Amino acid sequence: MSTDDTGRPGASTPAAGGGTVGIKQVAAHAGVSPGTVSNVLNRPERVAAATRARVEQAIVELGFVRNGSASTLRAGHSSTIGLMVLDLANPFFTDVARGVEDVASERGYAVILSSSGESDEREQRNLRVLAEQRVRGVLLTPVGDEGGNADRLRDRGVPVVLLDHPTPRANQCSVAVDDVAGGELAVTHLLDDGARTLGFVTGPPGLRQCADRRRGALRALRAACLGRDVLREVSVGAMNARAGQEAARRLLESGAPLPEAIFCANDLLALGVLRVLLQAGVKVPTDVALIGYDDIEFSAAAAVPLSSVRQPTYQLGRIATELLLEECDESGGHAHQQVMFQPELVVRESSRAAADDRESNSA
Amino acid sequence: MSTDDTGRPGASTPAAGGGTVGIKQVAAHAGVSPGTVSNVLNRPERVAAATRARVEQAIVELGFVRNGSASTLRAGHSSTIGLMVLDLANPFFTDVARGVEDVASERGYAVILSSSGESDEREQRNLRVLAEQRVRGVLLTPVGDEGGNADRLRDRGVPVVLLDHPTPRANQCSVAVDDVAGGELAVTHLLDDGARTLGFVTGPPGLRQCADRRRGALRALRAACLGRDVLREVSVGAMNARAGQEAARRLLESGAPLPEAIFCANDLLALGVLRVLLQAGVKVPTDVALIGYDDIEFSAAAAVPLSSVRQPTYQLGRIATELLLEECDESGGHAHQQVMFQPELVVRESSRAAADDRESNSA
DNA sequence: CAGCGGGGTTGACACGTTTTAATCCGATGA
DNA sequence: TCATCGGATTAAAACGTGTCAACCCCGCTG
Repeated sequence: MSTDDTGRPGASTPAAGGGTVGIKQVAAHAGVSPGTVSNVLNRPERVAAATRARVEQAIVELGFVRNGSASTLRAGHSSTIGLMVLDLANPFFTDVARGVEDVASERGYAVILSSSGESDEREQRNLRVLAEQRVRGVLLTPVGDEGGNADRLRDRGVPVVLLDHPTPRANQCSVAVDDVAGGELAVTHLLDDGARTLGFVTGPPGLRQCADRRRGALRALRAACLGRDVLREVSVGAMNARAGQEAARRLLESGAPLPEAIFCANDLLALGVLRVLLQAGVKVPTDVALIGYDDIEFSAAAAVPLSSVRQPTYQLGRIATELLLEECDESGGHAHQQVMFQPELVVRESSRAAADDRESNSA
Repeated sequence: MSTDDTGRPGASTPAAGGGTVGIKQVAAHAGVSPGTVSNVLNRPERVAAATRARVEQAIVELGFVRNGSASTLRAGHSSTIGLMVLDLANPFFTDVARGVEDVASERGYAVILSSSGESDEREQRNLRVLAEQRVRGVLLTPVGDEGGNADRLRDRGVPVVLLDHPTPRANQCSVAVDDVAGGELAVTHLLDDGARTLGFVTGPPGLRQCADRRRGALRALRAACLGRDVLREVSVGAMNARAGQEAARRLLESGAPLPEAIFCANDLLALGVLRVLLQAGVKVPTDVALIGYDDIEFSAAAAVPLSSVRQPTYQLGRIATELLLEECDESGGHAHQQVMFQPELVVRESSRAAADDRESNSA
């Protein structure tokens, strides 16, 4: 090992096994009081340059690392925020997470990333862990629509910003994308392309994302003077590719003819559907047109490039985090905001009728 | 403030805004001493059933949530482990993370998920945060090969298990997949299919994964009595699809003829390469065969289903976590282990020569 | 009946940091 | 020369929990 010692030869053990090195040890080493060390760490401007230099040197010499627990205990809250998403394996949420991490680390906060797996019970359990950790605030994509878990946290004095979840309530911040508009966009596009019978593949109907996109789809039908009976719905238990495969199998095995176009509540679902359709020899988009939602990176590279509805994913994470930190940092004057983005249609091959030139995007 | 007293009826504010409810308030409410409440929380068997019931009731009535910082401070370590991966947007790592989370939550540990983005500096900064949080242990996929960051942590008494990174050193645990074998598998397959000129698209050469897979590729060449000059290497700065696209563009624009087969260090890279090749009118696998690495879910659904090298991803996370927790929990007797899995070739259309029947997998 | 043992409970201290009020010291102005 | 002032530093008191030795009570044994 590299015996890297300070000035004295062979004397000081550099932060190794022995007694933990805390603020006290640093203070002793630098010949000041613990309070001064604390000041160097937290309000460097209050301590004379010479003293500060001495303390800083002691810190590196001893390899001191501040004890976050003590800090948190004393302050009543940590400099950590929690991020709870529905599904970490969904690129949509990892993109959001990137936005969150970027802003948080710019502002000196750490992020505890957590996933509810679309289970209310896991959401509750993981939120409890966050509460125990005394996180400064929480970004939450709730699985249920009631918001009970969020309320409980807020009652405990933990700021919560709803992520990818709009709210009419004025007493909380939320950042979301208009999923009703998105669903309408998707289905209107399918209808414009000439589809007369439709399928809707969706996850748990309890998920707000699913419910809203469905409402949008229905609204598009109404606008086209079609009954909701032209929409065949298949609901599966999750929103991943495996579930999408199951949905497609169900459609195929039902005996009924396939709809002319299928709207999936999610790109992951759509990818799963696409795969099973192709394996079954169904041509996309000739036999069945297909559109997903989220426009994850892989959609453009799919067997048949997938049409989708794009959301400002990264921005979603950034804005939400900025709102949360604003609510945390500013002592009094914080006005709750409900931010709503608009989604954007991305047409690719999977839903492009033979003679259709007015697609909006091809990059 | 809410004068929240114990037995009086209608007086108790249920954990709302006012004074934080701690172990003391619970004790008062239940008519016991704080020590007993602590015992109920940590060694329930030591407290009489009746008392325990009373305390537990008080806990729910007051909505008590244990203060993790105080707990950690007192105990010297938290019940949290850190997981640091190279890239959260890579499905390979989210799969690993799932394995980690599953084991950790089974054992009552929480996971702080963190990503270095393949940057040594971010790795160091984030590890420091973990150290401040006094995590019980760390699962680390190091970006550099030196292991200096890991050593520093271990010197501070934090157990570290290397994840997706083998080590010859006997003083630490590691869990990995044999990437040299994997690289050899991939390139041998390409050669068997008749390719005589090869391309290798790789990320930063400093990444062990890249270096090892490259070594495997070279070994396969040697075994086939070919010089390393038949291997054209393209190295890009990251291991995602965008970087893959850049690599493909570089290959196309170089003027030189394309290699007959391309091995990508990563499925994400491969998907990027595939996309650009197809856009340029290059037929896969007819003109160029392609194989990736990791066998992420999307590879099977790609425009041309992607051959790949499969790793036991979820298991990787599980085993690593079990080793880490064993090292944390057991006081003395823990024998360090270096676990090495073997990868598996998955042949799909992207590398299937016209008349080739002995593919190993098609599900 | 005294002594004993043991399960159940208590009280008090320690963990490492932040913060507040108090102290110290050198310099400035009268 | 002395009082004053202000910046730099310090001592001490929290924060909420875990632990450990001490203590109490009760039933049992001799």
